[in-house]
Amino acid sequence: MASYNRVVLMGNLTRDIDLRYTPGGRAVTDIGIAVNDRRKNAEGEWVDETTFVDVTLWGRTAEVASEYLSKGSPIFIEGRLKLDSWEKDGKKNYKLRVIGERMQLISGRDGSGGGGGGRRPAQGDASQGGPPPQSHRDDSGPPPGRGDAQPTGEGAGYEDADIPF
Amino acid sequence: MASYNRVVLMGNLTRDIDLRYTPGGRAVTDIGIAVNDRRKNAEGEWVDETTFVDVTLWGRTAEVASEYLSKGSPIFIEGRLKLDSWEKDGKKNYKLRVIGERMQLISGRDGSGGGGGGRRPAQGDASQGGPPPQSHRDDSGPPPGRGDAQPTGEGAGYEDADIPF
Amino acid sequence: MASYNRVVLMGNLTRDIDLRYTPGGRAVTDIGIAVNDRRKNAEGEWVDETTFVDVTLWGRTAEVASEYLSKGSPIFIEGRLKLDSWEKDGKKNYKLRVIGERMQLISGRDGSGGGGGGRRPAQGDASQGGPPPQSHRDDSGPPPGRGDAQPTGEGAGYEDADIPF
Amino acid sequence: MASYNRVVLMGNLTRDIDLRYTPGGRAVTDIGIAVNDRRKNAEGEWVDETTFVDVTLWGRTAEVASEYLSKGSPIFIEGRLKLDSWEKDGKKNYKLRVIGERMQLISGRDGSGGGGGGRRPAQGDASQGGPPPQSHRDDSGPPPGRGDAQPTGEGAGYEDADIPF
DNA sequence: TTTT
DNA sequence: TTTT
Repeated sequence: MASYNRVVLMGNLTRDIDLRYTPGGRAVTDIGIAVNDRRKNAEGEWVDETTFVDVTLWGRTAEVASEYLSKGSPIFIEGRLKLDSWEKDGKKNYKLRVIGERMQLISGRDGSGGGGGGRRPAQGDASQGGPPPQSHRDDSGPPPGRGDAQPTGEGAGYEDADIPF
Repeated sequence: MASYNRVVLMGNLTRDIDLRYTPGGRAVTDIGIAVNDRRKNAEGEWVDETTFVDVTLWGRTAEVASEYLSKGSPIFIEGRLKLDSWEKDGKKNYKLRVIGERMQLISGRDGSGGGGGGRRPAQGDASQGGPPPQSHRDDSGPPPGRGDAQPTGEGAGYEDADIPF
Repeated sequence: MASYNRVVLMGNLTRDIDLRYTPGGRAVTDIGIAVNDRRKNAEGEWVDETTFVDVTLWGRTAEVASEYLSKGSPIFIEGRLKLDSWEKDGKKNYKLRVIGERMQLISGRDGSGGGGGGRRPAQGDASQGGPPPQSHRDDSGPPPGRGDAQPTGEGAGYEDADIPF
Repeated sequence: MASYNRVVLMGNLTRDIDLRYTPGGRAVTDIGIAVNDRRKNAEGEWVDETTFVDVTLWGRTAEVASEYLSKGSPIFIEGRLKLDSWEKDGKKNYKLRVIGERMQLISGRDGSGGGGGGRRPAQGDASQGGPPPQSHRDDSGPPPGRGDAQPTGEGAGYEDADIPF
């Protein structure tokens, strides 16, 4: 059956980033994002609605986030919903979260990109080796989502210069 | 600060639709959607990942859904994430859900649009009066905040405090 | 038949904003956005790909944009594709553009939100009267079709036949 | 600078699919999609607005489309805007199009998935070898878009079973 | 458990 | 608590 699962969020980090590594050496982190909205309620008054979302980042994306962002930093995420489930006291628990598949750093009000220290380019990728891609995708490994993989595919002696795009 | 909150889902209903009305007469329903995906895991094997999401529909959208859809029906939703919170046993609980702002009916494999009985046009809107719009938005409420289905909208002496979001 | 049409863009203005008004007094502007991407080409080299898109903004959204943005300003847009068509020399012409339905101002590297002069809050709305919404939608028009910025909306004796879309 | 470029479309094919191959053996096709919308105009009347968009599909996605779809078939596409440019009579021409990065087949009203003949599963992928993914991405080669690549990445002896998602 |  |  046809299916699609897409989430796009822009907001601010609710906490500093805690980068971890799997036993296999894969970086991972769960960031908290606050997305602020203002909408009218039943009485026609403007009310603030803030949505707090946990977003999991993997691989290079997680590393870049931890390097450049801190509590308060603006961030842009494209990803998908994921239902996390676990057992506790013999009872099943569920939590909906977001797996971030692409990230964009957005410079903040003061041009610093957030709260913490260190240099903070609006858009940066420190250690990619070669021209940094302008968005960050986790490309270091396996359980990549639906397309986390960097577009590095290459056929053999491929050539399609005749195709004008 | 800049913010954005968008969810787009395509999947199948996990249960029949239970349409309710707020004291103010506004239709509302919580539908369950299963979104199936297939992706590679750490070992490089294809694994199925199904995400179950609760989506709240309001107003005309809720009514159209309950009229045309049933367990198993394919559905397409555009909406936003919303953090539902409540207290229980003196402890705060949180649940992330989706507020559906636009809906598209998608005819199913057999052209029936789902499981249940009754007629089931691929795309229908029974009682709009005039040419039916091809997508369904709840527009019965008050001045929409962002231009879309107000979750809490209702005229005058509206009251829906019993609806926990 | 089910249909959906959604575009989300983040980039920088390619020119200053030229705000116009329809005979009916509705604000409108066509902004140019450059979206930069970096991707691998056939030879596996990183190449820059910039997409230049014309985006039409209406009403309050157009006014806010012209007030706060100028050439170079970063901007975030949610909207839809629209096929513009006109005749010239007896021949039909077509151009795909984007109708912006929501806008987010994003402060730039230096926190100024862009190139031009004037104050430039990261997120501003000067004259809304009451708490400013945090995103800008054109809501000055008539019953919105899908709940958002109507491209052609205007009350009574409205007339904007001079605007070719 | 932060950038993002995303298009999501659902509509019907305006013509049969003409599959071609690059000299390098990479499949490619330009499909036409009609996206129907109904919205209110200045006078508050419902008017139909159809947007015709050309979408380029590459690799496996192109092949699956040509195998299962024909004129009239419903289709769902996620992709990005791309500005095509060329010279003619010493004059530069530009055309905005969409590069399809993901495709979903959607069964049509009669369950056939569209107009043409042949079997037509709601969702099919004939020759993937192994469990077919439920969405189609071009994974055969190079100029893949920003994530066309199938998530096939694999680290060495990777293992992250301790990560609960 | 929260950010601007 | 789950759908195809």
